[in-house]
Amino acid sequence: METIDRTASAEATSAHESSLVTDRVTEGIRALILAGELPPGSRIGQEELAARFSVSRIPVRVALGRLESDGLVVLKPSSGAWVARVDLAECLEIYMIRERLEPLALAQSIPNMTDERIDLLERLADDMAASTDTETFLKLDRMFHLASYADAGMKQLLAMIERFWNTTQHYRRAFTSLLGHERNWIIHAEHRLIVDAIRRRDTEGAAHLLTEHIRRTRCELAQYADLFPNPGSPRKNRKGGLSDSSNAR
Amino acid sequence: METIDRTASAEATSAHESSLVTDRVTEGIRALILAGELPPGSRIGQEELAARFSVSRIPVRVALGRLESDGLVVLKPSSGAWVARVDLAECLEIYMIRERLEPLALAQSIPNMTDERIDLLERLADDMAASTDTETFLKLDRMFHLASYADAGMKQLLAMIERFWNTTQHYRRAFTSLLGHERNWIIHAEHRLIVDAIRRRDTEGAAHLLTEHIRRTRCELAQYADLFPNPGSPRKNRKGGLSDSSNAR
DNA sequence: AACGCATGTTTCGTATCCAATTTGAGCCAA
DNA sequence: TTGGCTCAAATTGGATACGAAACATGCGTT
Repeated sequence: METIDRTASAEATSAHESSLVTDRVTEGIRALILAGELPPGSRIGQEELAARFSVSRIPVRVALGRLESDGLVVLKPSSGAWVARVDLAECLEIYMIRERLEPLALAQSIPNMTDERIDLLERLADDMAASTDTETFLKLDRMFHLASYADAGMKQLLAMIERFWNTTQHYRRAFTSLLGHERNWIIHAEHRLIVDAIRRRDTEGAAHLLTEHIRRTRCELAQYADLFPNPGSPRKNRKGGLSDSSNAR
Repeated sequence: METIDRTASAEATSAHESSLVTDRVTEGIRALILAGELPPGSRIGQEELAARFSVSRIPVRVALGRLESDGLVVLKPSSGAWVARVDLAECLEIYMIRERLEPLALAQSIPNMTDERIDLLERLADDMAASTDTETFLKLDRMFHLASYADAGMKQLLAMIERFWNTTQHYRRAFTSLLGHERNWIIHAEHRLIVDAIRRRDTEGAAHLLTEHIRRTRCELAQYADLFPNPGSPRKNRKGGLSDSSNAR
């Protein structure tokens, strides 16, 4: 079985006990954000979180600092913390980065894959095609791709890729429910082609297919630009720069 | 002008006043590590750091947590913090990642470059060729590359690239002083070729040259593997256990 | 020599207090 | 009404003190 990571299915299994309060809080907040329970742009107060997890403010502060490094939270000094609001330009930037990184991870992974791993990938792709629920679809999509990189043995690379999947989670959710399972046949076709190339151990072919898969998604995402919630509001950095105001929920 | 981000030039300018004690401490520790003052593998105690910066332990704890996310320190629960010891495999992994990312940054940057920017790059390359001091060489090399990406307008990408330059700083230093300025003509030749391609606005050419530049360095690095300080002492992870994967905690 | 236990040190978390900054409301003036 | 100003409330950032848990070490016994 071997689940992918402890940060992977944050809500599924509750097997991530680090015995460190800070880690528990960090993963808890991360799960809340990824699940959409704390929507982007919403303010998150330290005391509120501390009360929710029944801890003091210190582990919350540490957790928020860590999540800021992960790009999920934005801190403004002496003011508060907000769930990061990723604008479309940033999202497209991330897709361009993924376009370079994930084919590398896949190419490095394929030579190390067992046949069982490939069977798992095929099963995940089929389940995804059969899924009707948006959340299930998102989860399976994520599992499919991350599982296809798991044998690369490149820890740093995998961590980065997972980070990108996290920060663009909201976009994928909005996009998926927007297109409403009608254009999913494209994704399914691409996934099946990738699995087929992997089974043939056609490393370059699989990498190219993956590149196009990500690239197509990016272009499609850019096309629906105006449909996305992009109310000005430039996301702010710690340094503040010129204050903007208007955060709110 | 236009610093890249808060993680930008930790040692170059001493203009990192965030009025936040945590930020000051974070950048201070980062500078100490990058300068080699705190060597990899050395233990760093909270109280010692707190005393050195004349602050309490709280900002130190937050700073260490942040630097851990940046991959510069390693925390072991209830035990302490160590300066991250990057083994050769990780270093090579990073070079493979850079091989994908930095050509993208360069390609995106070239169309936005002013002629003045290109002049600056040429000047940096020349200064580097004329440099005799290792530290100066390292600094100019870093400035050259980062300046060539600065016009890409991709904040996240730049932050990642800079992070990689930080975590492999020790290797570059060791490698540079090891080869002792005798093989530097290769680097200089590559840099001049890159600048020339940029001036011709030959985006693809420049990107390819950069790819090879990084790739050659990686191969050379791998060749000198046994020469590097890799004294057993496996760097330990928080969870300690096997199979951690991702998140580089 | 190997094992187990006791001790000391450091971190991690809590609780409380205080300073600094932001922010929002209210008020006044043009 | 709109713009700008002052002031007060709320929240964060940090310090200090204290307790508990975990790790590391050394000693003594078998």
